[in-house]
Amino acid sequence: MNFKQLEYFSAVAEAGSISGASRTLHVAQPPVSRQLALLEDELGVTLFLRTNKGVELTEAGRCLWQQSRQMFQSLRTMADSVRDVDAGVRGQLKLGVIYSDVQIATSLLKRYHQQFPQVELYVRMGSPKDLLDDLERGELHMLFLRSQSERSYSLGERVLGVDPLELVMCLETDPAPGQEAVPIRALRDAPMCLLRSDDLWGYSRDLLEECRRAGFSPNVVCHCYDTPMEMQMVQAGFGVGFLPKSIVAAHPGSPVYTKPVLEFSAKSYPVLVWENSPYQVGCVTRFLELAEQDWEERQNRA
Amino acid sequence: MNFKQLEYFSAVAEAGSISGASRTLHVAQPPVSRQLALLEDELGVTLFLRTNKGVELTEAGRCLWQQSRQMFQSLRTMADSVRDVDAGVRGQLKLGVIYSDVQIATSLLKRYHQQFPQVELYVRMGSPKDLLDDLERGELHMLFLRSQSERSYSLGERVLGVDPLELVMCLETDPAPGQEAVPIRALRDAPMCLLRSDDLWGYSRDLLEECRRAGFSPNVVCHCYDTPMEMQMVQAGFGVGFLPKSIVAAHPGSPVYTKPVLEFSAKSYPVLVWENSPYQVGCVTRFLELAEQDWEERQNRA
DNA sequence: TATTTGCTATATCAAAAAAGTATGGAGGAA
DNA sequence: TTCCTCCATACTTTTTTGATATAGCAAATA
Repeated sequence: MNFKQLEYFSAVAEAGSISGASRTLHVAQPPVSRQLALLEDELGVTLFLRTNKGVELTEAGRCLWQQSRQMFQSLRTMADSVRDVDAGVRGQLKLGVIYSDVQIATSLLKRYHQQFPQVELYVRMGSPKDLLDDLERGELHMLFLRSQSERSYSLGERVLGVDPLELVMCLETDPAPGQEAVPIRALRDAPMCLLRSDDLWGYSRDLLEECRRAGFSPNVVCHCYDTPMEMQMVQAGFGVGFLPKSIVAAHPGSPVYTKPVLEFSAKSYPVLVWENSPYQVGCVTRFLELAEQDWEERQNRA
Repeated sequence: MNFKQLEYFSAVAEAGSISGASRTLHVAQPPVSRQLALLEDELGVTLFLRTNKGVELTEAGRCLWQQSRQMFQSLRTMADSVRDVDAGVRGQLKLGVIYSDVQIATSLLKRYHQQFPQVELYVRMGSPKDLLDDLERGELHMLFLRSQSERSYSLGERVLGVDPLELVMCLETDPAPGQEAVPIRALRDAPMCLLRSDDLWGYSRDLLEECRRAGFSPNVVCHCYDTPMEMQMVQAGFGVGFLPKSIVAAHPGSPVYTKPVLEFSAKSYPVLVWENSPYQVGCVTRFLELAEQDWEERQNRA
């Protein structure tokens, strides 16, 4: 059994005669006769009663006709959906988001979903390290991270915005109470809680460099493995911290607050990161295009 | 796109390599390569990433693989169900039953349904004439009727039993009160309600003949178009009737009752009737075989 | 009654498609 | 390096499919 035979069979069923079907199929009559006979032989079933003025479906033939129509329908659907998956219009997109960038991610995802509603979204939150592991294992397609200074050549990266580093403090540890900004020199001896310099946040080097330029090296009393913990330590009064402004701003209820530091310009860059292989999943490509477009529009507005 | 290409594609997806698939398919490797390429060309989609140690599905390929498995599954199902319909194990069986033979029909149908549970049953009740019309139009496959003396050669007929004709009466019109049977002579002047002699019940001729032999012709005061009406007229006291015994017995609450008539042997035969064409629907054949078997078993018990 | 017409089935030939064979390049493993 | 495996391509052979011609059959028509 093959598609040709089913196609011929359907044409005969619709035309009510073999010769009629051969005309609509634009082939001669004998081939249709033969393919039909082959199909009947293979099934071991008579599909048509041959009369002198055409053919007539048997019960078995009617059964086959019904089902073959569904078959051709699902065949068309299949081809279309495969093309859609290839084009990135349909499929699955698995994303990882760091705790701090949920806002950026959801707003971009909302726009993406409006444009590609047929793509199933899978999203998880996690630390940069966890997410990068999942990306490497192929369990995630893309990540919302912060740009890292040591970039792997196997990863693609696209900047989504700029997030200035600011000083994080609570009332108890504020080095310049009542002032809008803190001069960097005021931090010379201030105890600090910083992110472990594993470079997953990308600004450790810049931070140390700026302190060095100001003539001191920071007095780190606690190395934190993640930003929530750093905020908790700052809140507990262990010292001040340095974090991207928007991360602290994303916790509006917290007693911890930030201030810009004068003569200090280290920044964190929210980025999209993906596995940079020669083959790229269609919806990843589409998502990157959308991110590009979104970026350009925001640049134009600014 | 054709089955061969999908088959090769699936084999490659399962084997993870083209050469591996060619071995399981028992063909050389180049044909598999080529059919795959043709499929990709037609879909306009890359289905596999070629690596140095085999091939790997793309997202689009994964999509096609999922769906092609379903496709092959439904293909097998399709072939099986077509064969089943041909064998009469599956399909539709449309039956007509006259008012009086519901009992016979349902008991036979119950047995049939146990043996062929996948056949959808359609049943309707009606007068012999209505049912025969539907049979002719092809809207019914078989009928439960009474044997008619004028048989059409385009109809097949199989006797299901014997039903003696008896006298139908109510207390008011009983010609032999207190007796178990009625001598036929007692009916010489009795007013009678009889079925219209259109021969759809097959016993009109026999009935008249038996009366003639007894030396009279019946005094028919009312011609009825159907058996329920005849019973109603008898019940209303218009006269006595003649009906197959089991038809009256099927109305246990009725004040009307029957008695055998002495020296009277006209009978009615419950029969199965079907369109006798060279092509016979599979489940009709199976049903007839079952009816035959049922008949034989009843003969052996008796 | 004979003829024409419209249908299907079969035989035979021609064309197209698919499989087989041989071979080359590319990337790891010994 | 050399070997091995895998995929792709060029070319030949086999198989399948389609086209043409023709026969049989039944019904409509002359």
